[in-house]
Amino acid sequence: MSSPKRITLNDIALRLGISKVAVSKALRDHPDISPATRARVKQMAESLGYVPNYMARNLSARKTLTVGLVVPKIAHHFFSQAIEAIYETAEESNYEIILTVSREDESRERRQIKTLLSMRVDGLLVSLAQNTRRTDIFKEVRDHGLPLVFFDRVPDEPGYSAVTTDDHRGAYESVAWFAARGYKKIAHIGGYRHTGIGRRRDSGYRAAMEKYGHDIPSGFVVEGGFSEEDGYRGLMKIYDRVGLPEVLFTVTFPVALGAVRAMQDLGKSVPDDMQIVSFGGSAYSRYMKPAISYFDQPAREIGKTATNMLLEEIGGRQKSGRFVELPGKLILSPEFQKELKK
Amino acid sequence: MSSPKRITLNDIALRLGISKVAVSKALRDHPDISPATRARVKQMAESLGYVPNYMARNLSARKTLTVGLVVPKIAHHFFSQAIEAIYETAEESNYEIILTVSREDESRERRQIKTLLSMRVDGLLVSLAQNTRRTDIFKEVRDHGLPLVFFDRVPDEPGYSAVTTDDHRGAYESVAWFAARGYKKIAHIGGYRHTGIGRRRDSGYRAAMEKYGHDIPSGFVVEGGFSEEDGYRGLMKIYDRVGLPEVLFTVTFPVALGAVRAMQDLGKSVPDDMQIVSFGGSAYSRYMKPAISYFDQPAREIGKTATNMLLEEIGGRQKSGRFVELPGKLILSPEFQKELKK
DNA sequence: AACGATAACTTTATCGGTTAAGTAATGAGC
DNA sequence: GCTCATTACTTAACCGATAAAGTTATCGTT
Repeated sequence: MSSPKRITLNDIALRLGISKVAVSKALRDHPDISPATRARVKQMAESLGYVPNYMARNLSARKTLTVGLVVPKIAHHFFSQAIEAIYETAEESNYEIILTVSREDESRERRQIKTLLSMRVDGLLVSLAQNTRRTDIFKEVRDHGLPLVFFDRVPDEPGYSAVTTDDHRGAYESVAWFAARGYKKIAHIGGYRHTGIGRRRDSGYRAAMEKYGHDIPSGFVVEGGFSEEDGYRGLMKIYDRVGLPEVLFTVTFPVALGAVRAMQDLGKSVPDDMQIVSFGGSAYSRYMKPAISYFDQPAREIGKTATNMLLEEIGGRQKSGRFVELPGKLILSPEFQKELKK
Repeated sequence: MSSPKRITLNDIALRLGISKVAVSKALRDHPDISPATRARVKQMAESLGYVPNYMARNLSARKTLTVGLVVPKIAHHFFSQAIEAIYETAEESNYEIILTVSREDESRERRQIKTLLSMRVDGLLVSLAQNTRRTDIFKEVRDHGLPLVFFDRVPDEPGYSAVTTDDHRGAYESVAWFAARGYKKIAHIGGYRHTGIGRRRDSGYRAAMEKYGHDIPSGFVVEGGFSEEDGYRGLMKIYDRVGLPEVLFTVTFPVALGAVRAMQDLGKSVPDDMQIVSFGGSAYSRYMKPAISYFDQPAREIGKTATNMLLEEIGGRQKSGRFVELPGKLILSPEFQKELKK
């Protein structure tokens, strides 16, 4: 409760009989201050346990060395990995991160961005909520000249800096692998079409199907969110309408897990009754029993690249608008591993 | 780059021909201001896109409505869940969270705590790094009267507020279940003895073994960190020294995964050649092929409880020093599920 | 009609720093 | 020996808010 007053520059100054500005400069190794004084100041600061006040410092310095990070979720393989990489990369440049979680909700996302603006972060890293449609707030941010980089869940409009997996190609490769081996009935539980990843992964799927001359009967594609629940409902819907396909391609890993659960409830087996390939997997996939294949997203690389891009823009070394797509890799379930070696 | 000057209270004041203090009060619904003026101010603020400056506000208000959160890792089932719950709980009380990741490193942890102090957070939530031994910095924090609550990885010394799973009991129950069913050779890959969870889970293991009269040959217990690597090395060491036990109890879930990997490299099967029970699991455990049992930690509840405790201490509604142990639940691998029903 | 209370603001001070603009003392150059 | 730089500081001003302490005009009382 009683907050025993913290040490300030002034406390140090008084004790040393010099001005607080001298102390401030000494601590920042400003050339104005003699080595002797500098040493005395630093020693005194240390012994008093001085901790600079971030608010005061940033209020006057007009720079915060802090970037805001907005993600839809944390407990998710892709995001927890990406976030970790972002923290590590920022730390290398002495930047702090302020992370907020939108919980896939557009209005919360907006509020959080306002909060981050009020904290005067030097830049923003954003991965959109699944239901975000309005992008006016990002225009505002951009017009204000505040560096902004999107990752993974990026908006459609061009002009924003963004880093993602090469969604189209990843989806194409995943589906093509099966299509090329004679699987014809390949269904897709996709993401909402108003999201970039939903649309691009869907288009990759369609391109592969077309390439191998497989048609897509109605009922083979369902659209929804990115969660396990969406996967469960999605598979049930497909099953109801057209029965089980030979292969199921899902827009995210949680969606695949939901489908696995649905299969269990239907008393069907994965992979015997149906193969699953998901966009994105987890480190634990290799231990999973209903073995599913997945297109591995370079989560850490995406986080790292996005952060570096942002820092470059903050430093004025690069201008915004770069769109980077990083390659991923198809990881097949154990039963196909041998075949892959060919 | 060019940061187009942000709107301040003064900008609004000038435009309305009133003082900035009046504007400040109007925005905060201070009774001093007439409803009419209040409305005009709010409207003007809205139309100018005014965003209050968090630094300035907190510098004068001496309260930040922000709490600092320090965790050892994010990409980890327990932590990503706990963190998510912490964010949600804090949001309900309009608190912001500033999260830092120590990456299991004591010195980084210290630096981050200093940074959070410099940000003048109203309280701290901490889960210790695995190699943290010095606790002087926490004493300092406490002496400063700053509310502090530990969760999961809590320090040994009494007097701190803390929330954990009931480690001893959880470990006891997990091991006892197997011991009671005739499994005698039960080994343990434990955590460092200088960590609370390492010691308490170990003591639960020993208590169960003693209760059922099984002795613990030397070489049956190895001590290490909490990562997958530690699990891999741990099992290899046990195997080298005493061969495969019937059951392996691991201090964390990642450690169990490492053990599974080691089993694969040894050409052995889980659970045919050896059962595994781990302290802590993941939502995906039920899909895992080498079916492992685990003691489920109430990650979300721990996060929520810790946050609420902290907020109560910040509000002065409770004083520090409460130690809460939440119950968990043993989740058996599918083959044992039936037996559990008995 | 004088008086205290209230409403609705304004002015001044402060939070803890940083930056810009002095100032006194010393030393170099011619 | 006088000028110009440089060194090592100090003082003043400001960042953008909040809190505390005025200041008027209006109004109900007695």
